[in-house]
Amino acid sequence: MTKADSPSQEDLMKLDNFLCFAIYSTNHAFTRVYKPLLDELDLTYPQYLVMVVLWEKDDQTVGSLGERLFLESSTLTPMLKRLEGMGYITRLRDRTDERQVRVKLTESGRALRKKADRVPHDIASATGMEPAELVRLKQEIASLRTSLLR
Amino acid sequence: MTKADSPSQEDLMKLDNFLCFAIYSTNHAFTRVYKPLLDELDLTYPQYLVMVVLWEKDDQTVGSLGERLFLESSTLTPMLKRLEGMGYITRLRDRTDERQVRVKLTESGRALRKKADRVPHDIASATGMEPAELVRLKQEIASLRTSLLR
DNA sequence: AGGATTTATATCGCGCACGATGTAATCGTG
DNA sequence: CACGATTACATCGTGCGCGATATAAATCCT
Repeated sequence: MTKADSPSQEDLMKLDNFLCFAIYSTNHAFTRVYKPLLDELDLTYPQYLVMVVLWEKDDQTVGSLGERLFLESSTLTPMLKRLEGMGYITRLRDRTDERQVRVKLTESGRALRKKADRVPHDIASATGMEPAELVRLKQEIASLRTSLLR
Repeated sequence: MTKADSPSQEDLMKLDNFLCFAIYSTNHAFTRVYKPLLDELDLTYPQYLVMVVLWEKDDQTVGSLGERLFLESSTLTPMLKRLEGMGYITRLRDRTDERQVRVKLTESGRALRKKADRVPHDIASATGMEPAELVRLKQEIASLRTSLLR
């Protein structure tokens, strides 16, 4: 394929040319980098993301957490039950709308934030990227996500 | 946070500032875009990636597939058994080294490639990105992966 | 040669992640 | 106000994905 040609069918079918595979495999790579850091908090990577959302804004419904994380209730419900079992959150039906479940941090869940303080910095340094560069890449990928979900 | 400051602890802990979450959620978004396309091939997204690797180079070991896809045998073995069950591949112990399992396309597996021909183009157009831009982003993410795995 | 070590794959248990479906509460419309 | 539709969450079945562990074959080392 020269610069002037459009990519051939051969090229299009090569794994190394797949943007999706770059994303897919880098996602796994992130999970591996997080593992030792999160083991100390007794959290999995998806559980950590839930905690981050709750640290940002406590007392949310399952639905609002799902919207924020792009996850379904079928994924969240069991995860939240595990976090509840670990004592980091509570799950209670909303008094005024019994369909909703309000998820709140416990004292222990709030305390965990301090233990997690160094995680973002450690991850950032594992990327080997400059902060500004990192922000730009993050933004590009987020806007790709928007296109894909359209 | 002004331009001159380094990011505060508050900023570092915000989900929307996580590069990893951009990757994580965009990976899910890709899976959703692929779903209707791959349903017609009776493949899941990870199974499709395995087939792409085999279409590139037939007759590989479980180990070489894992190296290519960054997956462990504990993930691949069950996936390959499913693909074998669907008649797309065969799994046979290597005669000269009985530890290895050689994975080969069946006639039906090779034929599937034609049905998959339009998938890469459809995906590319769902990204809404220009080919050159797409290549650049893919490359940036792949090199991030390399940093993370270091 | 032969026992220790390494390598390649498989198995198991756990936790995500989803689509399909179920259930109960709420809303909306006549 | 009643009843059909919608909403919010939960449940179930399937398929990743991994770490820990198992098993068998190949290799290494004297």
